[in-house]
Parts: sequence; C-alpha cells; structure tokens
Amino acid sequence: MIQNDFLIEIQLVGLTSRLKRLTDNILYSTKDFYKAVGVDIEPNWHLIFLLLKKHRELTVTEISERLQMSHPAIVKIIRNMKLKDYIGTKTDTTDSRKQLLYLTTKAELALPQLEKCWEACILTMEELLEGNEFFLKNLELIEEKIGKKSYKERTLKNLNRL
Amino acid sequence: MIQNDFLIEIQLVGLTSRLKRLTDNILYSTKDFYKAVGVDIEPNWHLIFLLLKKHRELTVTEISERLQMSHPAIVKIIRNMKLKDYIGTKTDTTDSRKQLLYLTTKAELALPQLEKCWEACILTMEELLEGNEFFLKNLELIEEKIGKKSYKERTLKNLNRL
DNA sequence: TACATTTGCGTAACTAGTTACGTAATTTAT
DNA sequence: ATAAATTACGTAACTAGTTACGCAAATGTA
Repeated sequence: MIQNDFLIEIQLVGLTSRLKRLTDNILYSTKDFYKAVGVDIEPNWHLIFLLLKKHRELTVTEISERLQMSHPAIVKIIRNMKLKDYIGTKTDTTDSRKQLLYLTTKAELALPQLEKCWEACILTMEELLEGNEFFLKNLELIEEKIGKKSYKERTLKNLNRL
Repeated sequence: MIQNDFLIEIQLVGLTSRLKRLTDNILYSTKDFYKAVGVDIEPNWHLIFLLLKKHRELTVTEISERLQMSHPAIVKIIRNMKLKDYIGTKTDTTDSRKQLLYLTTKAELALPQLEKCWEACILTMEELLEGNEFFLKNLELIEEKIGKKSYKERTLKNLNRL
C-alpha cells in the first residue's frame, strides 16, 4: 500500500492525475530499460516500427490516423528516427505532397533485438495485469465513452446541471 | 467500438500507449473545458490548489513528495501560477533555503468557481466509470506492483528469462 | 571549529504531446 | 480552364513531464 499518497486520498478527484502519473512512470521506466539494455531508441518509436514492419510504406497522415495522434507528433518522432537512420523517406510519385516512410536496413537488422525487448515488455504488462483480467475491457469501455462524447462536452454539461 | 485502431488491434502491446493516449486526451480536453468556461488555469494546477487550500503553506519539496512528482516539475508549475498571481511565496524564517508557498487572495476568491468546475469533472469521471466499479481498485493494484518493483526491473528480468 | 555531507530548489536540456498557422500540391466545382 | 476548397505535412509556440547539474544553506562529524 502506498503511504501518504494525496492522489489516492482524494479518490475520484485524483484519478486522472494517477493515470497520468502511471503512464509517465512507465514511459520513463521504459527509457531506462532501453538504456540499460543498450538499445538506442525511444519508447514512442515502438509502434512506428510495428506499423512500418507490417505495411512496408506509410505516410505521415496514415500513421497519425492509425495511432490516433496529431500529425505534428508523428512528424517529430519521424525526424528523430531519421536522424538515427532507422527510417527513410521518399516522395510519392503520383502525389508529391506525400512522404512515404519505410524502415531502413539498419532498422531491419535491429528488429530481432528490439522484438525481444518488446516481448519482455509484454511479459511485464501481463505481470501487472495479473488478477486484473478486466482492465483492458474496462479501458476499452472508457475509450468508447470518451470517443462518443468528449470529456470536455460531458464536463460542460455536468457543470450546467450543478 | 473504435474502428481500425491499431493500438487495440495489437492488444497488450498497445496498452501503455492507450493509457497515454487516454490521459493526453483527458488533459487537453480539460484545457478545452477551462477555456470554454473562461477559467484561466491549467489542469495541473488543480492539485496544487487543493493541497495549499488544505495545508495553507507548503514548500516545493513537500508538494513534490505528496504528489509524487519531481521537484523541477513543481517548480515549473509554481512559476506559472505565480505569474498569474495565484500563488505567493515567502522564505522560511528558520531555514532560508525553503520557499513557503501559499494561495493569494486572488486564488481564494477564485476558489468557489474553480471548485464548481472540479465538481463537474468528478461527475464526468463517475460517468466514465459507470459499469466499471473496479477500475480504481485495479489501478491501485497496478500502482502497488510498480511501486514494489519498477517496470524497468521487471522488464529486465523478463528479458533475461527469454 | 573546520570540513564533509545532505537538503532545498533553481536551471538546462531533453522527450512528448497538443493547437494554430502556413504553404504547396491536388482535387473539386463552376 | 480557372478559381476555390481540401489535403499533406512542416514549423512555431505552448504545456508537461523527466534526468542531470549546480549552488547555497543547514546539518553532521572529526
């Protein structure tokens, strides 16, 4: 049991901050893990690797849609992956606005080691979810609700009812 | 049901990213909400307000411990709150390293309106957790596990077992 | 009392996301 | 065929967190 934790003490009020704290914790712990293993990638490169492995070539917009993140976020990630030579780009021949992204040979060669790391990450998630079988389903429920009507809209409506 | 969501498709692999996506979504939606209501504060000021309302005076270190965040994070938040004149500081008389933080009159006057906003936020969380009564308990379980042994340590051990 | 250690907090540099804006290429509409 | 609207993506400026480092004040120790 965590002692003296204000966020737990204040219950529902602290829930969003606890979620943020947890995800931040995992984020920086993952960085730490990569560093310890001597792998020179950032946590948020993981899904880009997976997407490009599966689809060979994707544009910035396609990736941002599939990950449901803003396109500038993807642009930033891609820039760093390019700097480390994990990603290459070429302009689409039929639409010169589009940048086709693909994994470089360096990336392909690194994949086996990376995939082992990611497997270890999955094992950790399984550990953390042990006795928590509904967590994923519960999360999906929340995602669905928020997808249908945003947190902001809901809160505005709730405020007007007070 | 969310369509074509790569993060859901890949199951456990996408879980941490989904949690991050959810907390980011709530974060920016909360900003949006404050803006819509015409309240000039940031989401992460909320807990500082609550702590200082409860304890009158706290130091940077005390706040960072209670929220379990790094002290530079608190320093940054406080700086912005000071710029908007919601927080005042005075140097501790017995230990001149310590900065005592307190809510200004402007903050005290703003509190009633803010508290109404936060009440609306709680109602929203209740909505989102409807049919999800175990979510909080489940979250606490994960926090406990990660508190005992970090995500990094767990993953390193899992990697060695592969 | 002098010196080493610890504590408090501030800054710098970094990743990580957002919204807002701009521009060029493509598509649509008139 | 030309003008308008849309799309793709890049940049800027912002909040939000971290780790690493530095310095001065306080504390512990010889």
